[in-house]
Amino acid sequence: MTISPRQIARAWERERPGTPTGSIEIVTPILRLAKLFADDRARVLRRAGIDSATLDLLSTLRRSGPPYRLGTRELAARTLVTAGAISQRVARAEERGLVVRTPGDGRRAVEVSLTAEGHTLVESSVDQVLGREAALVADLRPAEREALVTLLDTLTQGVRRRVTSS
Amino acid sequence: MTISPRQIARAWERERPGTPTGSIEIVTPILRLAKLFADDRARVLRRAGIDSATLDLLSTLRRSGPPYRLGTRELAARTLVTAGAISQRVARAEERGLVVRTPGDGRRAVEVSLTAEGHTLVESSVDQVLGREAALVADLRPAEREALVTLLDTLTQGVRRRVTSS
DNA sequence: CGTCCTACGTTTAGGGCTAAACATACAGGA
DNA sequence: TCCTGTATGTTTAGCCCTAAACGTAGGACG
Repeated sequence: MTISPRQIARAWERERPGTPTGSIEIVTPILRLAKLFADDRARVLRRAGIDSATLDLLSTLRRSGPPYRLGTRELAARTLVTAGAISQRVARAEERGLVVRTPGDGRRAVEVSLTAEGHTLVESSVDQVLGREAALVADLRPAEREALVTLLDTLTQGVRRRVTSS
Repeated sequence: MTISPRQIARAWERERPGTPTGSIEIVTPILRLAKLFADDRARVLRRAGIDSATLDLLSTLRRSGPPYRLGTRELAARTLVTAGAISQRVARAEERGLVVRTPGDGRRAVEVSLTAEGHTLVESSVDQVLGREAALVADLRPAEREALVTLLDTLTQGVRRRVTSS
């Protein structure tokens, strides 16, 4: 039913000879896989009473270790979203009692801390997400998995360098 | 500055021994690469006067070959978004004169066709996007690239099977 | 025929994100 | 001391998407 990246490249070559199709077989499957993972994660989390954006915030705080507190710039850098998005995520999470905003020490910083309630919610949802995703990638054999990790790492480094330098 | 997927996995193991971290080094880089590609594509397209969603629609029609016309279900299947999203994409594109909706033959079908204006816009933007993305993945050597394509394909098949069967 | 019922496209409500406009705190120089 | 520039967090406007509610058009069947 779905058209494969290779078929997409062939279709462009047929319809517009000369189209630079070289990247399609790399970029398209990555975009599609990301959507499959994201949609599936959203489904799992809906049952757990949380959404991906909030879990991303709480996980980052939880993973940072005691005292489970980070500044907003640090949060933005670690979650790859803009400062405005962090501001909104924190506002929503604070509304639900999952985090609290406290004035930090330096300059005009604001620090975000995990509450007991937020801590409980992370604990109960992280394993569900990671367990499910482990099942989704389960039929990659160890050697394949290792090779894929290495290649994705190489690609990420190259893309990041070229993106940020423009 | 940014934390690597491996560091994320290690942090979970340190903070919560027993957390199933096996999938992190696969899923996280895929989500991040997708975001890097999507954001970069959005920047390129903004200058070209179009957005990713509209280009996705127009490209699908363009690639399908003459008469550059497809039904809405077909469009939904090929672009991996919901029927509601297609309806909105088509409405926006029609407003701009890039496509037209025409009553189809069977049942109650609606067919979407590329206009001359839409055709022109695709032609001028596709090469910019694909050219840019070819540059982004350029430092993958041929052997690496081939291996990555194969692994992504294997992974996609597995994930798709497990996602749709639930 | 008339009545379900199913398939299908559209509309609506709500959520998330980005970019840009704002507001403000602090630092350093004149 | 005052002023200006810069860094930082928040708010707003505008997109896009999904899920679910809607409104129908055609069949299937009694």
